[in-house]
Amino acid sequence: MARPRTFDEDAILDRAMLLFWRKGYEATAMSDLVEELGLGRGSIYAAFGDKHQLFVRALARYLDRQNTLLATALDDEGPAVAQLRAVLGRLLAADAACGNAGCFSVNSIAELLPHDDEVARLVRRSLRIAEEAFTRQLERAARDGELSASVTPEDGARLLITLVQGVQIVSKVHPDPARSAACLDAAFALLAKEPAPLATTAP
Amino acid sequence: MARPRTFDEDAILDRAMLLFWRKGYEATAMSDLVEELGLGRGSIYAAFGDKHQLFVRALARYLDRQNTLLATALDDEGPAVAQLRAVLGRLLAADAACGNAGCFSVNSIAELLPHDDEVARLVRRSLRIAEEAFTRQLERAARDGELSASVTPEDGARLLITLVQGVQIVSKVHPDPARSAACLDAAFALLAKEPAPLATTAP
DNA sequence: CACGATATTGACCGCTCGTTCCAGAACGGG
DNA sequence: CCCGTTCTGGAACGAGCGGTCAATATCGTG
Repeated sequence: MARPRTFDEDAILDRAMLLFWRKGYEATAMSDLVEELGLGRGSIYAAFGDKHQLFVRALARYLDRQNTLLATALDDEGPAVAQLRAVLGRLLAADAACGNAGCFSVNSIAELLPHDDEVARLVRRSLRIAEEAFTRQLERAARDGELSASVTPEDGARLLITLVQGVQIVSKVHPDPARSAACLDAAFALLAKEPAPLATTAP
Repeated sequence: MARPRTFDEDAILDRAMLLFWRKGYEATAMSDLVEELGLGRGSIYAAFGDKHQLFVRALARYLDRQNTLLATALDDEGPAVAQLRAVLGRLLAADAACGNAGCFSVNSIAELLPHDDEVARLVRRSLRIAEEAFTRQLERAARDGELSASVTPEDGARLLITLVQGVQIVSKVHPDPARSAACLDAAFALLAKEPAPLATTAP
């Protein structure tokens, strides 16, 4: 071969991700990327094709990271509901790190769907994976008697995922971590089976 | 005076709203607006100032309409929780009318916040009004014994509002009205006080 | 060490953007 | 009825867009 790359493709993708995350797809100009990535225009186009492909790869990287967080933090031991609550807190904390920009996935859905099929496939897959993980966790919670009988594990999973998307929106309007946390706490208070007065143990 | 306007400003705002709603702010070009509104560029700029002011006025009109829907549909009589559930269904149905474009407010928050202060003020006000209306409704529900004791009316209101924002996001990924309805149903199932076995009436 | 191959850069391209401006059209008042 | 005023439509503008390309630099290889 010949002259090798002088940049790390993944590191470049991370920086592009941050830019698209903060500004959105349309509002991010190639000149912004050139400046932020420290590469010439030609290098960017040679490595990633065009602006849209670069965006898709950056988004895919973000989604992968999110899914990895969920997959590694949810295991088969310990209190299922509490574990789920903790993982959602970590997810919100990770997204809050990017200065009130919300969630890259939510932003992309709102801006580009339903017109962008590639982004649609990406986020659909990611949502499905998260939903399956949440459902498994809530099934375990149900077996352990931690889940309210008012909802099935699948409905609970979809409810939580939907709520998190909503929290990401509201947190852009009210960037107060306590508010987001309180909202999750309220949901979990309802979702958890209250230690109701059992008829069998009643006097 | 002299030559009068040949167009209805509100009707123009409605059409501009639909365009911004479907395509987003940045992706909507003035040429799109000229074509869709049927006005010359000069007329648009004379009447509304510039693209951003036109967007803000269209968004304000949308938010006013949403708040009016909430205000008129929630009154002081009838089953409070069921009324709230019905109103959210109507809200989702109204937004679904615009062909999978989701909610104009949610889209605008995701695309333009936290950078656009004017839009931020607008949606902050709208969210506050909705939150107050929901809180009042849930306070009535609590008085009538319809609300789960696990949450305060205010927490419940914030939970519902946040959830609706999330539903609007998820519905862009999965444009299935049944899915959105099921998510709301699950939330209301948890929110409503289950007719628990009361200790005082137990054998 | 020299050559082929690839990476890098930034000037450059055509196009579209948001905005301005002006010549003509259409009204109300005197 | 005509004049002053406002509205209208579209041509025109500079800026900035996404994307290209040829010259140059830098490597692995024979």
